[in-house]
Amino acid sequence: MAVSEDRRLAVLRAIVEDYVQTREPVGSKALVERHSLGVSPATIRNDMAALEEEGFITQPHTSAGRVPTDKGYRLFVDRLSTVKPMSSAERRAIEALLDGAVDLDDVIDRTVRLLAQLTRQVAVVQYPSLTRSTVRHIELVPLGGSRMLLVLITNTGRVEQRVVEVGADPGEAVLGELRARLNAVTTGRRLTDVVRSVSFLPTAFAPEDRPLVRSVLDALEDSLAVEREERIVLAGTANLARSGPDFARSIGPVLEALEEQVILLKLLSEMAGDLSEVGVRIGHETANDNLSETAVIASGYGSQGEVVARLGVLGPTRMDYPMTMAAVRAVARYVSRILSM
Amino acid sequence: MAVSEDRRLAVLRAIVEDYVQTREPVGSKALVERHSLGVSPATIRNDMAALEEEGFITQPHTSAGRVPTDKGYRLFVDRLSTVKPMSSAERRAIEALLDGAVDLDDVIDRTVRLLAQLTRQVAVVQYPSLTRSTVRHIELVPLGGSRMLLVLITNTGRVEQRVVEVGADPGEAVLGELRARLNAVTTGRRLTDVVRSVSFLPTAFAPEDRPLVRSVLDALEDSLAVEREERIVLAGTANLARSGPDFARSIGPVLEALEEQVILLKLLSEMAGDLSEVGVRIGHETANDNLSETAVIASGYGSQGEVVARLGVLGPTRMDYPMTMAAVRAVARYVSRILSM
DNA sequence: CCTGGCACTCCAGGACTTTGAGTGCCAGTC
DNA sequence: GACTGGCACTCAAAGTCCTGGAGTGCCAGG
Repeated sequence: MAVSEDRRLAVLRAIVEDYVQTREPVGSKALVERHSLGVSPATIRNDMAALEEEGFITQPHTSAGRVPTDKGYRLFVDRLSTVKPMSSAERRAIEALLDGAVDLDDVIDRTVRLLAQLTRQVAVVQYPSLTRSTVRHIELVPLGGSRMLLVLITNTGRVEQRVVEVGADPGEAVLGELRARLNAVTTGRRLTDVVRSVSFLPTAFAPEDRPLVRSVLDALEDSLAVEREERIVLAGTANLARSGPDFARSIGPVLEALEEQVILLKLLSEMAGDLSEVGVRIGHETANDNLSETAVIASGYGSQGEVVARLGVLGPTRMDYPMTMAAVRAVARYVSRILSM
Repeated sequence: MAVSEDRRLAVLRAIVEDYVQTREPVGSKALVERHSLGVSPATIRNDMAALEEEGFITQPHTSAGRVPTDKGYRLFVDRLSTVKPMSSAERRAIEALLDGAVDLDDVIDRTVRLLAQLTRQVAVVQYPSLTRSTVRHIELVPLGGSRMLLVLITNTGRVEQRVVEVGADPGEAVLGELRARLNAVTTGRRLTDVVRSVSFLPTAFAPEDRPLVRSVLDALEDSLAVEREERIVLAGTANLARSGPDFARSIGPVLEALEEQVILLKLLSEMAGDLSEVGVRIGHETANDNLSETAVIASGYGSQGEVVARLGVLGPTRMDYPMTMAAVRAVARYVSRILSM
């Protein structure tokens, strides 16, 4: 019983692997020829019938081979696939490419291209969102007159700035103290927590300085609230067209899904929770009709152990999961490492 | 003679219009039925034979209707098409959508979506490049100690900043003078001219202040030299899939071309010279194998009469040129108007 | 210069057949 | 009980053949 159960899983694995490689429904005869299962086609047929009964595989037409269902891929991913480690050449390529980046934009740009190239799929990278990053430094500089400039630098290298209108020219003494206190309570904190951390600040100042402090805090709060619509960057869309004729009619829908950035962002954030934990959504699991033939593989990435955004890959459900998952994980890790420097 | 020449052109125009609408080769009979040319099919056939001889149309197979060639479309665009004015509803839609934008990023983002929606093609918008913009304002603020911040704001709303390391804490007096002089000679100038305009500045200062001035100018020059790789933004790629089955095999190549941003930028800058002058490249004219079935329509846009970047549209050579050209022109004008405010 | 007529071409699409991979099932064997 | 060989059956894909019809080029006559 246990033995035949094991073999059934082996058969499923073999079907997935063959189908991914050949892109054609796989039959019992071809299966025993390509894999050294020690049994005859007839036996395999019984197993296949059982697998079909359980919903892991299906036949396109009555007398064709079997094709994995979404449920079949799911089982494959969860229990049957062994993670393909990246070759050391690949590791070096990743390192070399990403180390050359000069700033955040460049890192993101290189990352998305790299991911598309490694996986030969469509790659998507979410920009580190402001709300999830932490404060690296706040600078406060007088612009002369009654204006000053508030500069906010995040741990991901993003810079936000804002001009603050204050009643009168503040003295350098007060400004220096405010700057010091601001940095003391905010450095290293998540942007979402900053508002709370600074709420008590005015009480530390003399009453006549409080309007100034409040103006600055308002500006700070404002610049955090922008919630810079979370951007995503794509690469490798041309890979869709290389996925073969059977995927051709899915290209349109996928392109549409890719333009709906909001939906894509939602999907990514649902599925990619932890750092370097790779999430997979297969076909209908994406809960998106446009992606019913598509699998999404994603991971969070970040800085200093905090997830600040996600990256991932989209492709036909018939894809090389072990390879793709390994690539996504490796890239997420390298990007995280770079952002943590 | 002149009469028959005129009719031939009318025939070409009719062929283009019919083919764009029906997507099927158009024959002599259908032509006389749909358009009120006052002659018989046989006469049209003679004209068509002449047009084919001259290379404006071609037949897919011996006994099929005629299809315009790239050369045929070219003639149509240059001499036969009357620009379709935008409906006032469309104008209002454009205005309403673009007026809601809050900053440069938002303008670009809305523009590219709008263009894709209006034309039902792939839209591409180039970010205003630094080198073509002009200086709106330069701000110079001490960061305390021996550091200061240089902030450059362009007419397109782009902000560049840089920290400058100067030998010692400069006095506010010198700083103020430098700031005033900098703005006096740079405001309104193209960034490319700035370096030249400020070259004589050090001589206006006392010898002991010149190192400071030079440091600032170096930083300024540096921040201009970045030549921020010229970015482009896309929208409406899903429209490629809606272009019909005859265009299906071109989708892959077009997506590839779209990923080669460098090539795309080169193409755009070659073809879209003047403000609100719409340029058209048809099929092989793009000098790109990936775009041999594709037409590109583009225009420059800018601020205060200066072209700072381009925008445009890509689609099948069989596209509605008058409508598309009108849309591109209208959008380019509105964006220019907004940037000029 | 235009037109009607005519012979010709050849693609598109339908009907039909063949082929072969693949299945399910059953009776027999270890 | 698990596996196997054999066998009849199914059905999509590919090939063949045929016909209809849209379209052409050309020519002789107005």
